[in-house]
Amino acid sequence: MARRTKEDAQKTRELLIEAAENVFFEKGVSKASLNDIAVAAGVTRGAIYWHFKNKHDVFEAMIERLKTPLEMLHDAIEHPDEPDPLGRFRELIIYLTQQISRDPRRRRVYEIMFLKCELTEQNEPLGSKHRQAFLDGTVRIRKALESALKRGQLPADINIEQAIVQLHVQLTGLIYMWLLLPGSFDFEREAEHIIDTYFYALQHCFGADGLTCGG
Amino acid sequence: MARRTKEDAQKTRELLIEAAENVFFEKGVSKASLNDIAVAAGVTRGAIYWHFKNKHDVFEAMIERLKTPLEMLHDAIEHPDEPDPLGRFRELIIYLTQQISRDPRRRRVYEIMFLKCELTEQNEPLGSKHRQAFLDGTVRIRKALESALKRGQLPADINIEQAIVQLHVQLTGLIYMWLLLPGSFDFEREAEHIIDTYFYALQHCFGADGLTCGG
DNA sequence: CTATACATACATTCGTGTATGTATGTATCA
DNA sequence: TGATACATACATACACGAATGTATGTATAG
Repeated sequence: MARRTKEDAQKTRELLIEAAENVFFEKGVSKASLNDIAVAAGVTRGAIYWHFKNKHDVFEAMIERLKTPLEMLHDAIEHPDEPDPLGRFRELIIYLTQQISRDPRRRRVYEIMFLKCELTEQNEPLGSKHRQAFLDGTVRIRKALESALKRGQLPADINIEQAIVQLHVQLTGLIYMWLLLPGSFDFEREAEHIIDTYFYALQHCFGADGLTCGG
Repeated sequence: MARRTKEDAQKTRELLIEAAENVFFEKGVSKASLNDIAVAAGVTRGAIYWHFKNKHDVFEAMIERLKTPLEMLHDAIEHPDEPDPLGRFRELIIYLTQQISRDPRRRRVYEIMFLKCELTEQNEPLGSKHRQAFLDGTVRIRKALESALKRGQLPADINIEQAIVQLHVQLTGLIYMWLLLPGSFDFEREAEHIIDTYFYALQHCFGADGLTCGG
C-alpha cells in the first residue's frame, strides 16, 4: 500500500481536501487534528505531510479549490459594449447567491470561513485572505456601479461609496444569517427581494448627502 | 498570596474575565489556554479553576457580563401608549450601533463572537447562544414593526416577515463588515444611512408579494 | 535502481484536570 | 479579648492524553 500512479496521488490529495472540509465543518478548524483528517480520508498523517506542509496549508488548498470563475462575468459587466451592466450585475449577484445555496461544497466552505474558523493576528495570513476577498468584492461592486453610471442607468448625483457599502453589507449579512440560521428564511427568495429593493433605492434614494427623497 | 477579602476575590474574578477578553481577542478562543489567561491576569490557573469550571465557563461569564439593559427600551416601544414606536425603534438601533462602536469592551466581545470563535456542534452550547441571540433579535424587530403597524406608521399591506429579515440582515452585515474591515467605512454614519434608507423603503416598497412600487 | 507515495514509529511539547499545599480571613467560643 | 477551627482563595505539583513534526521504513511505478 504505497506509491501508486501519479493520478492516484492526485486523487489522494483531493480526497484529503474533501476530508478536511468535512472535518473542519464538524469540529471547527482549530479542533480538527491532522489525524482526524487523515482517518476521514482513509489514510494516515504521512499522506498529509507528503502533500501539504501543515494544517494551514491544507486550509489554503481548500480555499484555493473554490476560486470562482466569476471573473469572466465581471469582465462582461465592465465591457464598454455591454448595454445593460446593471442588469448583468443583478444576474451575477443572483448567480452568486444561487451558487452558495445550491452547491454543497461551496456552502460548506463558506460556513467554515464564516462560522468555524478564527481570524486572529496569530492566524495570519488566514484573516488577510478573508479580508482581501471582501476588498475584492468592494472593487467589483464599484466597477459594476460605475459601469452602470456611465451607461446612464443610475442617477448622476448618486453617492457611490455609500451605495457600495450598502450592497456589500446586505450581501454579507444575508449570507451570514443564512449560514447561521438556515431554516429561518428562504435564502434565494430573500436575496432577490433584497437586491430588487436595493436597486429600487439606488434609483430613488441615494443623493450625494444621504437620503434625499423622503423620510 | 492566599485568601484575601470577599471584594478582592470578586476583583480577581473580574480581572480574569477582562484578561480572558484580551487573550480571546488576540489568540482566538480555541488557541487561548487557561494559562495564557491566568498570566494575563497576573495569577495562576488555580485562580481560574476556583472561580470557573473551565474555559467554556469563562467564555459564558464574559458574554453574561455584556447582557444589555436594552430590554427597557424595547418595552417602551411595545408599550401601547407609545405614540411613535417607529421613531423609538430608530433611536434604539442608533443607540445599539453607537454602543458597539464606542464601548471598547462591547466591541471586543462582538469581535470575538463574530470573528474569533468557532461555532461547531461539538462546541455547544456556544453556537446555541449565538443563534438564540439572533432569534431574540428577530422577535424584537417583529414586535417593534408590529407596534408601528398598529399605530398606522407603516402601510397596512406590508410584508412583515420580509421586512424583519431585511433589517436583521442589514444590521448583521453592517456589524460583521465593520468588525472585519474597521477602516473601510464610517460605521455610525453608514448605520444611519442604512436605517433611513430601510425605513424609507418600508414606507414605499414592501408590498405583500415583494417589490410593488417600481424597479 | 531510484525517486515516489505513502505508513509507521518516536520524541517532544502543550494543555487540561485534579490533587494537594498553604496562608489568610472569619466565625465561634471561652 | 484572644485562641482555635474552619472555610476561603488561591498557588503548586502531578498525571494524563493529545497533537505535532520528524525520522525512518517500505513497496511500487517508471
